[in-house]
Amino acid sequence: MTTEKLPTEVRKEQIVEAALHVLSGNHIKKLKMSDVAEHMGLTPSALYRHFKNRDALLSAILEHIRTKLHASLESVRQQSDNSIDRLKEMLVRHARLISEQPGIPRIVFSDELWGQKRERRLRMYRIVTGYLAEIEDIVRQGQGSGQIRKKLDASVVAKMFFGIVQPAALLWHMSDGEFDVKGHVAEAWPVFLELLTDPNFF
Amino acid sequence: MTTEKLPTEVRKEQIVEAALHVLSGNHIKKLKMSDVAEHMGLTPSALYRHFKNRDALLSAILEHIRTKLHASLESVRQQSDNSIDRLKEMLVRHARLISEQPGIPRIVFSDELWGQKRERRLRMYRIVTGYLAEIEDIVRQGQGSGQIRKKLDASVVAKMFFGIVQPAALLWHMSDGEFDVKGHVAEAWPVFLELLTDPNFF
DNA sequence: CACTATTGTGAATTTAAATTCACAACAAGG
DNA sequence: CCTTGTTGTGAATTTAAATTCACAATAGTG
Repeated sequence: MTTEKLPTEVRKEQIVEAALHVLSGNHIKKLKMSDVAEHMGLTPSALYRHFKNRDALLSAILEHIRTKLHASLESVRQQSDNSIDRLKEMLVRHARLISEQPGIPRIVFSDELWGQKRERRLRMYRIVTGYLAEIEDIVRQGQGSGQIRKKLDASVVAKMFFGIVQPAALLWHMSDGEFDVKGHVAEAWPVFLELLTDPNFF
Repeated sequence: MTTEKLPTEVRKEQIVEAALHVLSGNHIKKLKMSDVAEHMGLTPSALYRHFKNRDALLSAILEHIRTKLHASLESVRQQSDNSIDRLKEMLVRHARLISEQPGIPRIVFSDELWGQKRERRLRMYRIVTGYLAEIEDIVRQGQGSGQIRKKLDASVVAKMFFGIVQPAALLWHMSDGEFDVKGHVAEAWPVFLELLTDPNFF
């Protein structure tokens, strides 16, 4: 096997992506250095050239996720300036993520990855609350434009929005992929919309 | 220390409860046989007199949870026959559970405990879907009595109900107990109620 | 009061990973 | 084309738990 030598900057990113790929595998399991290495055609010890230890890798993964989440929100923002459409698009993306490359949601919802070290746990907390704050922004914007009922607490609505995806992810994991995430989201959206939009609007 | 000898039937239950107690501890961590044993004033090897291995213990814990959840629902059913009140009471209980004895929610939401073995994972899936089915029943009943809008899909509503608690549990874990679960539930309930009740009812 | 099956102990043993280390191969700069 | 710092390897080593086992204590039973 031709395992080239590559500079750390490149490898680091490759390793993080390999880790996400491994986590996307069918079964839920502990992220093993050996699995990550194998997926890249490297030996476990090679990973230690780029990350001090498993912890450092996990931290890098969190950072990667934070970036991706943020980028996804940004992309949705540009795709539309209508807050309802934005929320819907985020839902669709989440559903797709869960069933097509579950590495990221699996990490967000899995304490195995961030649970142990307090520092990492709080890091994850910030990532999620940051995400919720952005959703909240979208909701506020919708309230400003009159599309979303003003009487609803934006912060609560944001968490409930999150609460559409999270149970789906959990059930999907538990059912070994049988639970129909996209179906659930498709059904939940109109109900959620019912909540958001004011029936006395016209 | 006087470590009495007790019959297996008793010990088994004690061990499961000790395990839940250990899991209720401040920090998220892997459930260790040694921690469970220590909490009971026993040695790790003693546990193996009652459970074939850690897996068997985990399975017993799941069974314990299933029973508790079911009992809680039953108790709420008897406490009131009004479906709205029942839902609210379940929410309150969940919030209390999370902040006061997080062992159970921690297990439900933590793949560390049920993730590895497919069998256990599916067992957990059945527990959660069973719970959702009971919530769904309550919602249907409310729709029958005209308290809850008939146009809402009961199955979706049940999952959204679950989606009020789940994000709270996650944030609570991540924040090391800082996130205000009861506060969130208190704020989310009226919003959820807004969704459930028909504004054109009168 | 024995007897015996059961429960508990402490000291190994096993297991599964992470991690380290001495050495090899390579890419880049002089 | 050397020299050197960097990346990769495979073989240990370490670590943290689970698990086993030979032996001890005890509770219930005849």
